[in-house]
Amino acid sequence: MPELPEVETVRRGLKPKMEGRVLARVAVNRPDLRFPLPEDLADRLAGRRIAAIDRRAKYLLLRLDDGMVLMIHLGMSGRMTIAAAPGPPPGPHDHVVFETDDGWVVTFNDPRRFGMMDLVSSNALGEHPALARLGPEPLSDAFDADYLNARLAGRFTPIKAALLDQTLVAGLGNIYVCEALYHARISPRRLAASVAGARAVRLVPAVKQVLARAIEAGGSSLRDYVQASGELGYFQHAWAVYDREGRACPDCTCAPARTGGVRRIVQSNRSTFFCPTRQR
DNA sequence: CGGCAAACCTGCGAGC
DNA sequence: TGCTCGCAGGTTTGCC
Repeated sequence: MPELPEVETVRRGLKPKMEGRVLARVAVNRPDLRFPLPEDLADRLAGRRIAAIDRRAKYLLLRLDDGMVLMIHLGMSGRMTIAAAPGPPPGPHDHVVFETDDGWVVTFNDPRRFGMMDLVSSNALGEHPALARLGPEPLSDAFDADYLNARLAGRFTPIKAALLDQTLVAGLGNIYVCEALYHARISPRRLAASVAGARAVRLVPAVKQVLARAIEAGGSSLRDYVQASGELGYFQHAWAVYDREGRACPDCTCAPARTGGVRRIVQSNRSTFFCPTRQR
């Protein structure tokens, strides 16, 4: 489920266990993720202290004490789990296992292997192909109505597709785009250019609120930062429209039996959920 | 250039 | 029960 809020929740879960700690050992069980892992990754990480754990869009950034940064993307199915050493025996999709000097085992598990890791120099981080073209963080002040208006102007693609464009705004995925458009009462089919103006003014806070609430929900589910499962970043969340085809949207006063409720359509080969009554 | 479909890989639930 | 099909939260590539 990793979109921006999930990655941020993972970051917050890893932080107290990994930040400031030394990686006592690292095991690479499967080097062929979306891209091949860097050569000798385990050796290059072992003995390094983690100075800080940051996030950019959907990328985790583990800043090391030798000036390198370990970039981690969770892809579609990537997860991080925490357990006390020695930890469980590695399962079939536990591709990389990190162990800290104070006895925590952090496991990167990714069945579909769409995830990636790369090790790059801190001063070249911004030029990394995965990061170089990213748009602003949606929760930053740089993402405002003026910016959005300028970027949507003249674009003849549905607003749904525009918001999934990571060069426009970085970190939104399929779920939160659906949810943000719902809260802003904008049809996902509306052309981006026609969102400029009053709709863009509504859309910016809708995006920020949807993300902020999801992060809050993730944080509250991680009260002690290690759940029974040890799994980070996954939490119960009640979507307004996502995966709710045919059901009443939470704010709709009309009967779903008559309107059909939340509708599912396919845009750019991906499911979009929306309420045709509220979203125009 | 812009926009869309397909590809990458595996697991899961629905339906037969 | 067991099989096949469709679908899944991301990103890149290539085609029109």
